[in-house]
Amino acid sequence: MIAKPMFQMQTSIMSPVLRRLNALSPLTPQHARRVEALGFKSDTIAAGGCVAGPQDGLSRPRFLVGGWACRQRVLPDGRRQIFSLLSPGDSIGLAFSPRPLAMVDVFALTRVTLVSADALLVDPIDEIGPPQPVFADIINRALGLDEALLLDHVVRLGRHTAYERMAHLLLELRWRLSMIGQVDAYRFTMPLTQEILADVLGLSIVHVNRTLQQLRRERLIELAGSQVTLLEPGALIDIADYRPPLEFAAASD
Amino acid sequence: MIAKPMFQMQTSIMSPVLRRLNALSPLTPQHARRVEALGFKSDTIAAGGCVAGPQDGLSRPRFLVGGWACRQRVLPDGRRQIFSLLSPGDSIGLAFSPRPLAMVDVFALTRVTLVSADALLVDPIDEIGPPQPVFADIINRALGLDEALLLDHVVRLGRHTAYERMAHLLLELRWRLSMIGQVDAYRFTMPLTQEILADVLGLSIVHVNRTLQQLRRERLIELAGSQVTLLEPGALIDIADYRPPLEFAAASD
DNA sequence: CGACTTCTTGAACCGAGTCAAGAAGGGTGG
DNA sequence: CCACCCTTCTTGACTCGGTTCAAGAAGTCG
Repeated sequence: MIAKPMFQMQTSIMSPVLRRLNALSPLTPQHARRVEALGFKSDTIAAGGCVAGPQDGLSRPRFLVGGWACRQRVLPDGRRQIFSLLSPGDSIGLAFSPRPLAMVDVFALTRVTLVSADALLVDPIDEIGPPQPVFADIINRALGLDEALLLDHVVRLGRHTAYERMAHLLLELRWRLSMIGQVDAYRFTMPLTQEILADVLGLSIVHVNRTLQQLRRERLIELAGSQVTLLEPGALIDIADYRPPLEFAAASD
Repeated sequence: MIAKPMFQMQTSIMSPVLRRLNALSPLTPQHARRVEALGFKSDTIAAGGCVAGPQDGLSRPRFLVGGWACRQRVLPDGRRQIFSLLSPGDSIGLAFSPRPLAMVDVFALTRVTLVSADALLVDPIDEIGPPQPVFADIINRALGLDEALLLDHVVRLGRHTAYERMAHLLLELRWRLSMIGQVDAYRFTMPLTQEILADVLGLSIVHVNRTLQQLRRERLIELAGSQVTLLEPGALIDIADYRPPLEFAAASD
């Protein structure tokens, strides 16, 4: 009920993927139809389930079309580090050659809906023109975006304070969600527990809580359930030295 | 004077690259010759110099054949985070499509020698057979390895203590250097200041020093100048929960 | 042999973690 | 629709890993 109506793009299960890919590189109507077709068959996994493991390798490339997941690694003693948060439009296990990032464990943070991306990787002989290179280009851009986010993540973990990390992450999420039309100005839904945020940011749960309290107290953000509002985006950008991944066009909205 | 003599591989400027690529995927003699040929012309950059910046994009793919460098990002207030340490055999700006990791700033930590990798990316029409796919495969493996190291780096920064981080990094370096034959059992040369280690590990210089002191006091490592000896590799592996990047064959030595 | 960088150490400080316990939410079944 | 349970959030008190500041020692290089 929060998502804005999609402009000139009929509301379909594939909307997030379409919007995402389109932002990476404008899709022709034919290619958009090809993506739409992926939505014909979808899968669902409950929160807490395993979406993909190393055994999947690159054999099951998919798009996340609903819900949130994460790429993660768990240490023997239970400590967990999350590599990336995955929201609708993100790819799972998608790559052209064996890539570690495409092969780590993926864990469902909420109930999650997926579609196979297989059809984008095979050259459809029954269609006119060579769509393969177009999708290859888009997929490469998507992989590049994932990598850019990973580099930001390294800086966040290595050289940012807790306060900066949180501001940076919130800005990153708002940027990513704006790509898929799930942001209303600076308000969006973030169905993540503080434990998840802690495992993303390399902090303890308690400290995540205190950091959020501080941002609220200073009227930089507002939190109501899983609704986040960035009240002072400019201030947050200054705090975190945030810059959206270049090379990737600014999202609409 | 420490490096072991190269087996059945004449000592050339390209040895580190040859050994590295060969470890990723065995090279035929023809392909090895093709790599050797890259060494015909080499470049040198002084310590502290800029090896590559974003402006280079992917236009100047190169191999580091001598000295050490790093991929890094510097924050506006001077804090620095190093993404990867680069030792001989590593690639710089090498990728098939725009990739952030191939486009970050590269900084020379010591005097550095480089060769162009251009010739591996173009299909040589004057040679029999298609060598292009072979190098494409090897380069993809090299990129995969870089990515695996980056994922380890994220875990190190996010969820390891200073002690674990240092142990993990030392094991990683010894593994990488063993690939290029620059390790004698568990002794190798690491020409890095403690400031550099701090910027890799997301710690302060002082704490890097204290962590190294502790490892020495406990007789787990020995440090003499830039010579490192891992006295108790097994103990270090336990401490850091270290596992060499899978998919990538164990190095010799 | 200077001059500079790097290393080392101590002391004080502080950001973040740990422990603990209570409050607030959110589902679920009766 | 409420009662219950379990998860998540919140807060205080204390601890501790890691930082900062500072100053002297040891390398290193021209």
